[in-house]
Amino acid sequence: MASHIAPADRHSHDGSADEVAVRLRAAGLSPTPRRRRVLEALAVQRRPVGAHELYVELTRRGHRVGVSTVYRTLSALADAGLVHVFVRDSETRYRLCAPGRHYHLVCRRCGGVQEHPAGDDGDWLDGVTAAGGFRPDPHQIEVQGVCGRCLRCQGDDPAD
Amino acid sequence: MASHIAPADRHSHDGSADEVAVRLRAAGLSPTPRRRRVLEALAVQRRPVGAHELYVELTRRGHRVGVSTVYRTLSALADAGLVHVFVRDSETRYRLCAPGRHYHLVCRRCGGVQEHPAGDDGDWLDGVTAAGGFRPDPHQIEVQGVCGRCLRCQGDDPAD
DNA sequence: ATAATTGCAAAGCGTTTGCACCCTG
DNA sequence: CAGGGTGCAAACGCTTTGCAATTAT
Repeated sequence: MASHIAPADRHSHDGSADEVAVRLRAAGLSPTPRRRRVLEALAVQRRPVGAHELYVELTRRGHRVGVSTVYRTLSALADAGLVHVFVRDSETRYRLCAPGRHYHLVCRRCGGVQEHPAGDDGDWLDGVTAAGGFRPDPHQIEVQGVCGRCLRCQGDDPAD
Repeated sequence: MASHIAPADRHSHDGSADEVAVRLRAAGLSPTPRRRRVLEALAVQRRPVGAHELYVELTRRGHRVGVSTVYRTLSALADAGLVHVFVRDSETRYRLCAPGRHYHLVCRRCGGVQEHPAGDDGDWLDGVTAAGGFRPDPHQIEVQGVCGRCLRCQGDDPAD
């Protein structure tokens, strides 16, 4: 009830106070107010967001946070593997990651990301990587292309 | 015989004079000497290389090329889809791409890239992407992880 | 009191760009 | 002579970092 986030949580990784603290600790960070806000602001985003973008958003909401704190927090979260990193237009963007092996369908038009669990056809990946002894990271599979929405409407509405 | 490249071509996309010119034209660039050298220097690389890195390499070989030309040429090639773009350590790196749909197994340790043709199990991708109407780009599938070589020897030998 | 956190502003770094010169057609 | 190609150096934008003030333990 104390958090300002998630108008309507649709992800398992919403922004409940506990959850946020737990995640921060998992990244080796003590759950300070600023860091909580950074993570909370990230949690409600459905698309990968840049550090500066997030900083602006927080400022706009009246939260006093420095840019460096945002950068540092996101970096730590990324290093801990708690958020996935995307690069778009020479800007590093972050997105809260669901656990477990899954693919990312990245739309190069709108920048949106769809998560696709790799459960049913996990064998495929094993087959691909078995050959050279390559060991894939669970969350690091990216398929780039154009999402259905962008294919239908040419507009660059960054809704999803 | 006029080219200085490819000590022992192991790729289909080597650096034969014709091939280079054709590729440049395909990118909408007239095959000037500098551009040829850039593309030739790229062709012999097995790992994604940065623009500046390539510039240094060319200079070292005694070729007079400006940084901007290298950047501009690589950009054009990337825009034309003739080279694949990777980002590593906040540096844009380029790699000559084989035609046809294939995956890239990217080693986060050494930065090496393995191409894996997607012929045999192409159905997998169709299944994954059919759901939301997502249309994947043929060359833009990346699986990150650690390659067999790096798993065996912990050393960061950037050989492949 | 000691250690961690934070903000500001400056520095860093890869990349892009304006512009004058050059070469080719 | 016209038009693209090229190099240089300055400008840019994102990110990192040094350092002093602030806060928590």
